[in-house]
Amino acid sequence: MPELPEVETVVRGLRGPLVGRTFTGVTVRWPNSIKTPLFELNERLPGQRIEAITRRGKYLWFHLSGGDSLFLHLKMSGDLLVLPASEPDDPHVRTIFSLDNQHELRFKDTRKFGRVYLVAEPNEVIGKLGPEPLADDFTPDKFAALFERRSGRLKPLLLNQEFLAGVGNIYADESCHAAGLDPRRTVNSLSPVELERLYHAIRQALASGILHKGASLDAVYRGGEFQNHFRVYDRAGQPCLTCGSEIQRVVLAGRSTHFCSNCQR
DNA sequence: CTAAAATCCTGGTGGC
DNA sequence: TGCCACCAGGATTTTA
Repeated sequence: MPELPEVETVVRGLRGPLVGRTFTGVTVRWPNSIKTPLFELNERLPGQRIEAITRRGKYLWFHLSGGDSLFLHLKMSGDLLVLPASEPDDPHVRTIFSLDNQHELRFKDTRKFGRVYLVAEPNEVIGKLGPEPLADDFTPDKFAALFERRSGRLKPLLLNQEFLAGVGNIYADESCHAAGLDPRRTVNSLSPVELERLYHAIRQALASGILHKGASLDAVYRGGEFQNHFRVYDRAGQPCLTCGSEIQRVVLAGRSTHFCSNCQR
């Protein structure tokens, strides 16, 4: 479940080996993952140099010398590896990007949900995303303003990428716990004080995730160890680390949701 | 308009 | 032990 901290960790790991390299070709093994016409990808990508790699929400964003943008979304099980072209193949590699130094960027994705986009206009992919929660200019006031004219329950709203970019199931649950808010709360019932608590909880949870190099689940993210710091996520039936009450699990908007009914109101 | 459900996928899990 | 139905998960699409 790569969310903002996991994607940020991947981006930071790729800059060293990839910035300055030039793509020389693409091999597509699972065409459903490519959201750009294949002929266009094959025609436009080779020859473009990687000038920078950034992140927007849960998307990796490769800024290319020809002015195009290559976006990768890891979805559930995606991972990116930079290896010598001579390294043995892996059956879960769905797309191979060849580089100008006898290496390859391999998009490995067991569950085939990951997606690849090559576009001239970035907003075609990321245009509808909400604000970056860790941006310097993302203030408590701007966060509170996001809730104007919103309705529904808190948890599904936090997962909505058009509301706020990058928060997924793990960090939504952890943020609600840290803020002392029941994820089932109706959002228009949240007070200014509660919104401010939530703002700090989200920023803190994401920053902590990045500090621990993300969470490793499904054996995908090597090195990350934020999973050892979960206080509610995936802990149904276990005692709350704050008060000892049993962590509850419910399904909200089709997503498993974990919380402490004592600490979170 | 909102909300819920179906869709895409596969490896791991739980039941028997 | 072996088999298999079932499930999670992000984002989009469809249905209500």
